[in-house]
Amino acid sequence: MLDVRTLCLGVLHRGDSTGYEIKKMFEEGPFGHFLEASYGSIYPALTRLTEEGLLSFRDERQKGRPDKKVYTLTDRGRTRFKEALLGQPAEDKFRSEFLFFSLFAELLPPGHMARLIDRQLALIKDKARVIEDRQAHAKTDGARFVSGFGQALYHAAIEYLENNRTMLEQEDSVGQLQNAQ
Amino acid sequence: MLDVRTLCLGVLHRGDSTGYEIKKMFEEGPFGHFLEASYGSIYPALTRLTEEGLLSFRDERQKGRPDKKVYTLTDRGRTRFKEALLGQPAEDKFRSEFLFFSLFAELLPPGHMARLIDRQLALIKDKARVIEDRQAHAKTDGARFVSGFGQALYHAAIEYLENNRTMLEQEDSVGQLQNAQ
DNA sequence: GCTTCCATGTAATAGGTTACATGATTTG
DNA sequence: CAAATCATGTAACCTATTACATGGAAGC
Repeated sequence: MLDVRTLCLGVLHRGDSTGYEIKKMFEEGPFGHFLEASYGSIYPALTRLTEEGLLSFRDERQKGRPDKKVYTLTDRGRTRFKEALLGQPAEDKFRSEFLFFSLFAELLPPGHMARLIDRQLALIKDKARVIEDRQAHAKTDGARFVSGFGQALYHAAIEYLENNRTMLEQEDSVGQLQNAQ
Repeated sequence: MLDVRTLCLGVLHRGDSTGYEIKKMFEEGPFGHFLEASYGSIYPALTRLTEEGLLSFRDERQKGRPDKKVYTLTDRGRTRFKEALLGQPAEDKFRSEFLFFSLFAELLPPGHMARLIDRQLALIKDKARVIEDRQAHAKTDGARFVSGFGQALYHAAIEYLENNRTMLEQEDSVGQLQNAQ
């Protein structure tokens, strides 16, 4: 339901920004880990929103850096965004190829599943660290709520993986013994 | 990385199935809640996999029900699937418009956020119930691990929402007082 | 010297979703 | 009587990802 254009309106509601910075917000910023958007979708979105009169922009020159276009919400853009917030959010979607692989753990060569779990844990712990940083800087209750939610889920995932990984690893005890040397 | 065709190979690795049943497995079955596929992608995938010699099928007539095509993995299909499992799973993706709305809770009309949270809780509790059923019937360690993981995350989400919802609701105390009557 | 960061943008492609078409039967 | 279930399939559409193009500066 929320397309990239609406997401951009939301980002810009929190303050002026460039296309490049918007992308960063979906990677590590306040929108990180629960939404995504690529440059290939953000830049065209900003252009079209400007054509529709929902955004305006100013060019900013920088020393030693490329020029940037700083976008601002217009009054109409602000109104449009609030209208979008009156609709219902789409259901959450979670896609995990890791869990798919887990279902077929017994088909994998010895030790492979253990490596996948190690990688999975590393990825999640990394995200958990980023989000902890974010929570420290959160300015609004909304931002605190969202990063707190992320933390709660990540910690639950880490705990589960660490406590239950043997369920998937026991089949390849050979590989494990080798690793233990 | 895993396209619908590979997912179908995986489903059929656990036993013969029809396109219709495969879709159900992504809704409530063992693949539910962490992968998705629509009829519009499953049926063409099965056709193409058959053309490639990775699947075969038999027609089954039923009384009072439409005929169905029951697909089976061929040896080559089985091999191909195991090869696919040697690659790396893509990173997990989580998309939540609910969290996006939460970030802008203070822009919503009084009581609206409370309703969104109620709905969110209802949705998650529903999924948690489905998954508990599934765990009871899980035959393999992989299946138990996956449904256990789902349960752990859902319970963490429910707990967090119930314990922290006031962070988002306190702004519209008027709406809350009205609801309390 | 190589890689990464900053910064914007386009074009081709691929992939899947949505909607449509059909129809008998069971359930509410 | 209406709606949901079972069952397969097609076609139009859309959206977004990927890769490409460009280029200076700073860090390793």
